[in-house]
Amino acid sequence: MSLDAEVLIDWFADHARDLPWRRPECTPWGVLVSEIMLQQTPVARVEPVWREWLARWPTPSAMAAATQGEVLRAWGKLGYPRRALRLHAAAQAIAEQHGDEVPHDVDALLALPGIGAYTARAVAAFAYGKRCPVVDTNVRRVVARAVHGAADAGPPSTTRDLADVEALLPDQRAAVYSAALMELGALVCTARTPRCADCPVLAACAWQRGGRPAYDGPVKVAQKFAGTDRQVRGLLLDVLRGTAEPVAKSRLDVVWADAGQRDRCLHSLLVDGLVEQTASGLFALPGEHR
DNA sequence: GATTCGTGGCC
DNA sequence: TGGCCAAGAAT
Repeated sequence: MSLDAEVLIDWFADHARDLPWRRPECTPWGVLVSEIMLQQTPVARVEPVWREWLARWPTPSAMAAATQGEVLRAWGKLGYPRRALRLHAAAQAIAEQHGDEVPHDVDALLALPGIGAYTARAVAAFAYGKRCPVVDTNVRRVVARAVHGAADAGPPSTTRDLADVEALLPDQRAAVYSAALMELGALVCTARTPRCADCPVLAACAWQRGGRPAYDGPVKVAQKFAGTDRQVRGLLLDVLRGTAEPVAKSRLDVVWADAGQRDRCLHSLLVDGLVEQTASGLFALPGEHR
C-alpha cells in the first residue's frame, strides 16, 4: 500500500522523540510500565512518574512486593488509578507465573490484568521486536486519513483496525514501522491542526488527494468531567493519597457537598478495591492497614 | 457497541 | 472560557 515503510522509518530515525522507554537499555518491564501509564495519558505527564517507578521497582517481583497503597500513592495524579492496581496485579502474575519475565506472546500478555488489544501488541513489538499490528488512537487516525481518505477514524473496531494495519505492516522492521506510524500521528498527523506540510507521506495520503474533506462519521459524544462521579472519586482518593494514616469519614465528607453522590462514589471505590475500611471504621488506601 | 473510569493542558 | 484531547481496558 501507500505508506512506504522506508520513507516512514527514515522519518522516524530523524524525528522520533528521545523517550526513556525507547532507549536500548530499557527492559521489557520498563516498556510494559510505560504502555500502561500512557493509556489515555499524555507523554509529558507520564515521563517523570515512569522514571520514579522504574528506579523504585526495577523488576516485576520488586513491584509485586509493594502494597497496593504504595503503588496507588506512587501513581499520584496520572488518572484512572485502577490502572495502577491492575499493573500491580500483572506484576504479581509475571513474578509468580512467568519467572519474573514479561511474556513474549500476545496471548500471554492479553491474559494479564489491564492489558488489552493495544498494550499486548505494543509490548510484543516494542519490547521484543515482534511483527504484529499495534493500533492506538494515533495509528487509527493516520490510517483513516492516509489510507481511507477520511478526516478522522470512526468508532473503533478491534478486528477491522487490526486487519487494516496488518495489511500495511512490512515483513522487515515491522516494530520500528509501528513506532513510526504512532509517532507520525502524535507529532504530525495530529487530531487538531495536522502539520501536513511536514508530513513525509503527504504524496501518498488519500485524505490530501481528496481535498481533505471534513469528518462525516457519527457524532462523538463529548466526555464531561465536572460534576461527574469521576471527579468525586478523584477528590476522595486524593484525600487518602495525602495521608499516611486512615481517616474518619468526616474527612472525606468535606470534599463534595452532595451526600448521595459522595456516598455512592465512596462505595464504588470500596467495590473497586481502591479504598479499604479498617476494623475501626476508618478509610485508607488498600493493603496498608488492618 | 455503548459506558464508565481521572486529570490537566491547550487553542 | 471551555470544549477537546491524550500510547485504552473492562464490563
